[in-house]
Amino acid sequence: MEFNDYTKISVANDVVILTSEKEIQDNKRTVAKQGLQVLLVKRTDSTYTNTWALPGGFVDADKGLTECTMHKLKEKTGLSNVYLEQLKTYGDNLVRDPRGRVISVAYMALATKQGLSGLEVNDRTAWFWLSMKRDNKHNVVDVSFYKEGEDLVLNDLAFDHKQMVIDAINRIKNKVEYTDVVFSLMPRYFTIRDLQTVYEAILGYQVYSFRRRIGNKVIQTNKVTTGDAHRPAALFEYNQGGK
Amino acid sequence: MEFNDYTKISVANDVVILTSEKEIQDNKRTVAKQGLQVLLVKRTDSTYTNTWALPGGFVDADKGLTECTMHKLKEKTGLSNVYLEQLKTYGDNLVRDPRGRVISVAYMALATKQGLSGLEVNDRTAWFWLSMKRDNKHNVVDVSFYKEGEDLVLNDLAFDHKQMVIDAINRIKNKVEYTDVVFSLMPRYFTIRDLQTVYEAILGYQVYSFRRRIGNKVIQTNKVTTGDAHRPAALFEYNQGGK
DNA sequence: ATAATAGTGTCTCTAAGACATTATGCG
DNA sequence: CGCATAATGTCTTAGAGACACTATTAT
Repeated sequence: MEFNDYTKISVANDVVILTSEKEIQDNKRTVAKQGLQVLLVKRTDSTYTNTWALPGGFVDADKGLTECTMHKLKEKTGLSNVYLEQLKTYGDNLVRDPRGRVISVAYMALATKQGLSGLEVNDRTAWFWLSMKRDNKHNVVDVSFYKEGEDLVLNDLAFDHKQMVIDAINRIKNKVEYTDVVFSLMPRYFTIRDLQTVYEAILGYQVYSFRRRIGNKVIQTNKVTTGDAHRPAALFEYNQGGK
Repeated sequence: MEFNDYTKISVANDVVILTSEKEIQDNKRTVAKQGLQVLLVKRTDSTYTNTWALPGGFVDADKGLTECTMHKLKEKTGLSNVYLEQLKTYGDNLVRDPRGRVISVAYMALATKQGLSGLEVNDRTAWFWLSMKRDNKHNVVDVSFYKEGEDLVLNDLAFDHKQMVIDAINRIKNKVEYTDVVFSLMPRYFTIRDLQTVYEAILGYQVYSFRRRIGNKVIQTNKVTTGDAHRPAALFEYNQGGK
């Protein structure tokens, strides 16, 4: 085949931005659950108007793929120093975009809430909690999205964006046990329990002797939690390079 | 950004086709080493003319990504029933193709030699042995290509195709221990030693008690090898679903 | 017989699974 | 004080690493 305009295709670029946060409970005697959140935007374009979707858009022909994603990420969340990984390219379905043939290169970004202070959250840009359905091997097969304190539940997103979220979670699930990706989702200081809860939210099952597992990948600081109706927990930091 | 021709980019599609084969040694008392081979084609196009490259080409705007890859694979190798997996999309470098901006969606295919009988090997389409350089974690950092009985050694391929091969091997390396991908590279009947050699060629290090490791993922047949200057080895088959 | 690889057995050591126990602040 | 969670300890079991030993064919 020749190099000409006939071979050109519209290329989009979508980002699954994940973070973790404590879900506030009503009283101090109850566990504050911690889980995963994903950033969604309500579409203003003519297709899938007012439908929630992943942040993204068309790839600029003058920018590299990663560069372009970084750019969108900075524009959307204000942060530039995040964990970014290419997920997969979606292009088997010729009509995944009603406007015509579009393939999309999906990325996954892991962010800490503290780094996201510049992000403006409103009625068109918001964090949604993930509720996941898993198979017997703990792989995510379906996901739904909800907001804290609201009845709204999204069972689907625009385009094939739901599948991208599913693929993203399965990707970090497969990496969480032999890499240090979890820490990209944690704030600077965290308790062992916080870390374990996020870890288990990703894996989809309970782990035993968690402290033993993470070994010296964390360093204890001299800070502790206060205000809880029980023994205070020590705050830890990520120990890069630890085993 | 709007949906128009400005957002269109040339999309290519390259396939890393791997297989395994015994490297013939000169006498029967020597080990017949078994390793990985990759299918390369010598380019006829105006760019990188006469340079060895991965089989591929531009994506047809009327075909799905996987469909398009399958099509090329069938056209090139004659087989349709292979393990196929999307690898990664290459598009950070704006000048990776001298003709202009092209992104490439790379796939990896694993084939058995017996299924490849329809493949016509000549001076422009050939199997090359892989010689790999690894880091201390056994990840492949560089690769070179050579043909049996020839002095020719390729230290690079056209475009960024060498990197695709490196990424492909690291991908199956990460999968070989917890999935059954190895068997996609093996012929119908194989000895434990053959399997172990391929397994180790992928991993980059020696494994102990291999028979114990693969457990009942293999079933012993009543066939044995003959003609070797030592005790004959039992031939096994892949036991799909075994643990 | 002997070279050479096939195939099995076994000993050790580490890591995971599953709990039990002790510690400590808050109401 | 007693509730609730933090943090550590311990017992058991499964598997990995390393290697020794036995089996079987060709020359």
